[in-house]
Amino acid sequence: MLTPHSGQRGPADHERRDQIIAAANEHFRHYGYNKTTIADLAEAIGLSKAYIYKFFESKKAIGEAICALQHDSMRAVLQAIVEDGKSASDRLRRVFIALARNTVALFFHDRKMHDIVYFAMEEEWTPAKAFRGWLRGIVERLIREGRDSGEFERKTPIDETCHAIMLVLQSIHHPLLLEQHLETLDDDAATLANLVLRSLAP
Amino acid sequence: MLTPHSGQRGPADHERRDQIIAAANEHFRHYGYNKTTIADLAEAIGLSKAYIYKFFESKKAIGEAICALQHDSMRAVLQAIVEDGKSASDRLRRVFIALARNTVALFFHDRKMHDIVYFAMEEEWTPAKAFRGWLRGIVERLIREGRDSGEFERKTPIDETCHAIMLVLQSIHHPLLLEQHLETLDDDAATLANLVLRSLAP
DNA sequence: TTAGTGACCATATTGTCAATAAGTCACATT
DNA sequence: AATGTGACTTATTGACAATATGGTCACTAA
Repeated sequence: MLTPHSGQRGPADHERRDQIIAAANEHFRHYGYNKTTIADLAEAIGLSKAYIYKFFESKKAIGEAICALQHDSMRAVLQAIVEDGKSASDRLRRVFIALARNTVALFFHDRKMHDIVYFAMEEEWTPAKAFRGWLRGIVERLIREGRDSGEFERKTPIDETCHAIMLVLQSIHHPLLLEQHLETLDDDAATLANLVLRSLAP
Repeated sequence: MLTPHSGQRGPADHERRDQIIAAANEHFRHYGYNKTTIADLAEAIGLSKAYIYKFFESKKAIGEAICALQHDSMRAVLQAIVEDGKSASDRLRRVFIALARNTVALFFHDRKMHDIVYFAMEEEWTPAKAFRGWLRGIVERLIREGRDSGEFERKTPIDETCHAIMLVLQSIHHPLLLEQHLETLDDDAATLANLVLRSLAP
């Protein structure tokens, strides 16, 4: 058994998990993924190192959880944009900008998150993959809505359109590419959004 | 003086340069940039290490020369495409494909060139910058010709259009991004070309 | 005067090994 | 039975010595 069954006393499993994640989130942000040790996390929650492994099978798994957390907040931002009832074009454009800003923030502001974001991409961590899948869903939804409302053209197969947009989004979202033009990313995102929107015109 | 003046006897300066470049080209392809030492090159052309520095100020300079060579062959390919008299759309699409194939070739076929290509991008080597500048010129030319012939729309400022296309091209051309989807790059290039062409429709 | 070099220096790279951290497990405590 | 741990093995890291490499210069030979 990886996780202990919850007994009479003591916090439930998920609470322990949450404790660990909270500690990890703090430590990773403060010291970075590499500089944070499992022992640090154990000490932070006042339990032994070994016990951490009852809830997470590896340090990587904790990293993935934090990575997922990161993506969750991004999802919330994008979800809000997608559901605000504006036109599909407008929402798509703002998805571009939001994605760019989020990535910039991760690199500039939260410098210590750099290594975890990097890892996530390089090693194809599942949350990153999942986020891409989710993002594709969002894009597809916007495209469909835009087509339904007559904003967008309908000839191109929807899969191709989505795939193309995801490729373009990658150049905004991808941390590797990003380091090279952080300063202009906001503008670039807008420029790319314009290009995509023109390509969607009926 | 960096380069010796040509005297009565012995090969002229530019021949020595060419010798060095030829040796470097061979060695870099065979062993990679990192594994090739200046001493190796010196031995290959039967001269001393110190003498190399009469023609190139640093190893980096030799790397840049090879990088430039690389770009020259790419330029030739693209130039041929641009001047073949077909429609602007067709040529632009083929520029996308050619760029993708070239980058794939560099990574897959000529595996040892990996590090030099990587360096060129990471450290902003001048030939790479120059190539981007040149490429932008090519793109601008195609856009202008397409606009003149009525193939492309004319409302968007030409600078914005070019910039956007360059950003999209980056995701095909950039080695960092590339490693992750080498297998599908050919298709992706076509998909992106279609998107860009739709965005250019009048 | 010019083609060319050996010997030299400073720095980057690599190898080594002890210290630290990840990850496991039998067992103690409640 | 459930919560929890100390002590252990294996994988990574860090610091430092040894080596290799990039780069310079005074100098020789024709």
